[in-house]
Amino acid sequence: MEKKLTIRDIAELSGVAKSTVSRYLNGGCVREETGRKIKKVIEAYHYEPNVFARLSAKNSRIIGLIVPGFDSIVTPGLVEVIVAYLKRYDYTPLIMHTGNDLAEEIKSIERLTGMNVDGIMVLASSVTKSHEAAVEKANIPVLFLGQRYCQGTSVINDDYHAGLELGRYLGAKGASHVAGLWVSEQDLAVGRERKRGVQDGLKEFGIEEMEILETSFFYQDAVKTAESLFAREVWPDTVVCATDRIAEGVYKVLYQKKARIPEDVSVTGFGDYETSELLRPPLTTIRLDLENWGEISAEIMLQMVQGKPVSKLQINSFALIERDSVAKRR
Amino acid sequence: MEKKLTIRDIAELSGVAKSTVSRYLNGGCVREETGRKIKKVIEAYHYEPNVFARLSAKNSRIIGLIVPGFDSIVTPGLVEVIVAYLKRYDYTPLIMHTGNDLAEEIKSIERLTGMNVDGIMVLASSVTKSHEAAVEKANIPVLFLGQRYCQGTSVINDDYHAGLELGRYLGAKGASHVAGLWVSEQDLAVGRERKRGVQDGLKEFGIEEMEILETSFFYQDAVKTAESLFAREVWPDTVVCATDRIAEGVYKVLYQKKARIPEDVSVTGFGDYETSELLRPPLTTIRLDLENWGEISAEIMLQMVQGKPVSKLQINSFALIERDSVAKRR
DNA sequence: ATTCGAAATGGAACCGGTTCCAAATAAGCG
DNA sequence: CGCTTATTTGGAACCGGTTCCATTTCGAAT
Repeated sequence: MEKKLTIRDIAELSGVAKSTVSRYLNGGCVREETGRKIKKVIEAYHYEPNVFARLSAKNSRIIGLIVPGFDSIVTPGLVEVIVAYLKRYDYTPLIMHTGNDLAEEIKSIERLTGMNVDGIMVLASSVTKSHEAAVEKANIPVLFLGQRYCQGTSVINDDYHAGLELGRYLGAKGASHVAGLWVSEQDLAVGRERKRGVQDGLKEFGIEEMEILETSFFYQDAVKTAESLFAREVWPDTVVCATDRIAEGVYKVLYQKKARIPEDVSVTGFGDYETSELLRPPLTTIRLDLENWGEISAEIMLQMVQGKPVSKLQINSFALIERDSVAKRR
Repeated sequence: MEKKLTIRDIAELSGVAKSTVSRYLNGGCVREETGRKIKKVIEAYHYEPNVFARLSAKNSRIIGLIVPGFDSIVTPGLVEVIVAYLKRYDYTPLIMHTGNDLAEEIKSIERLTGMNVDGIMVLASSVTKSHEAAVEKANIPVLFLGQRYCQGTSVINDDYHAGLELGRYLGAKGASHVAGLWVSEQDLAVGRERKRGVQDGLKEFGIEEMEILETSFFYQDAVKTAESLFAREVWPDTVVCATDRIAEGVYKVLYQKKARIPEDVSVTGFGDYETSELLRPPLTTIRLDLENWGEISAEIMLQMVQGKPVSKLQINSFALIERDSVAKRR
């Protein structure tokens, strides 16, 4: 029932000025004895400073984290890692959710800059000119995850080469009629680079054409797209999916059609969700090292915040995980 | 590059006092003409007020949302729904992440109360006395999700009856040697009520004993626990899992052992993840209506914030989803 | 035109912190 | 022990908003 304590209360209770308490909290000059006194009061009363009242502070020790949504496995996993890292270094993460809406993404950047957070990490779905403008205005370090940001710093997956490896693998397996369930090209990393990699890999084996069906990151959309694909007379022998989630949609439809994977159709994913090995047959996919990705990103963010120099582009590693969803053909 | 605009700038640019701008923004008394003038300036300069500077405001239109982690499917899904709802009513959700740590949970409550958010929603893993103390001190509406909070308001799943229905179902199917992979009793809703329901349901069919193996919400832990279970000589004929995620762990181990589900072992889950129908065989489980749960919760939260009366306890509905992971025995 | 109450406005104080600066205290040194 | 310098400290101003209250303006009624 007692009112929330403010720094003034603590100051009075320990018989010093509030500036002294503030200094104590932020590691400034305070005599050891004074510090002890303040510490005792703070602990006795469980005082917690109001993080958002640091209006005029140089640094708030808050890092904004803008995410599209929590519907995939990648986002929550990555957030998990990043949050843990930031906390370890005593930064408070502030998660903003855009619901896969580009305009919201921009707005979130603006909003966060207005809150004088120390830095912003954007798990962007694409990097538009509005993004760049918002970042310009922001005047604080902004780190893009997953999408390359030429004007600044980003930590991305090596989507092109991952795609390339997958394309080559499929080519070597003798795929011939390949369809891709993909997301919009607006998403440069996943929608474009990843796809281009696959196409180039296939080309090396003489497969010039990969039919693309556009879908979204959502499971239900993937199911619908897959349904339309397999409603046709002739089926592809291989379906490449932009993400594991989309591959799950394909699995569902193929189960319904009583088609056999991979005998009738080979399927591949991207991401290696925890459950992808549980699919029957286990899904062949590209593993993105979330742990590594998150750690690197958070580390770079903190370095940027502390004004240290960082390399403009960090690339997260990947690995092809071969399971049983692709058949040797011909 | 231009500096961030403040309310003072807007006031000067439109030739009024900043109190007037503030009033305009918050729907107070302003002449139509004045309003138009201010509006023009705000739009011309893309002014966005600093949400966190409302230190002395009655209400910040911010709702704190405390979640344990994003590793399950339930949490991200629920957050998704809640966030969408809150935004629709022009509230800003502030997501705090506790990493399944009870102490962090308390701290988050305290921290959020210090930020004068309008209300807090806690997706709690349990309700301890520390929680109650923190809520007491908070002095703002706090809504618990998933765990019953006797001193206040909560929206929970009907874990007992859901468990009961599942237990009866298994009893009717002729289960006899039942093992449960469960989470700690600290979690009253899942760890206790849900389990008790299953046990009571089984008892109606004369099955007095259900062996419990304690595990956690994490996939990897579930795998380990399942491994230890199936390393034994004699196997249960039915494994009941506290969540679908845990069931996935069981599937993995049974796949490795080349055991047949449900012929050798029946398996059930709880939650009905999107992918649960993709498991082979598709998982029989209890569906929790996330959509409904989230909507109800957000709605109640807003009503609490607006000082309207709400019923202390709301119960989310469930449904038994019968698929193919349980065999008829005897 | 005058009066009066309601609506609109500006100014000042405040929210809970941080930071700057000057004053007070402690420490170092000859 | 006195003087200089470095370290601590308190006080005031500030951050970007909101709110209270007194004052001005408006509009309608007399």
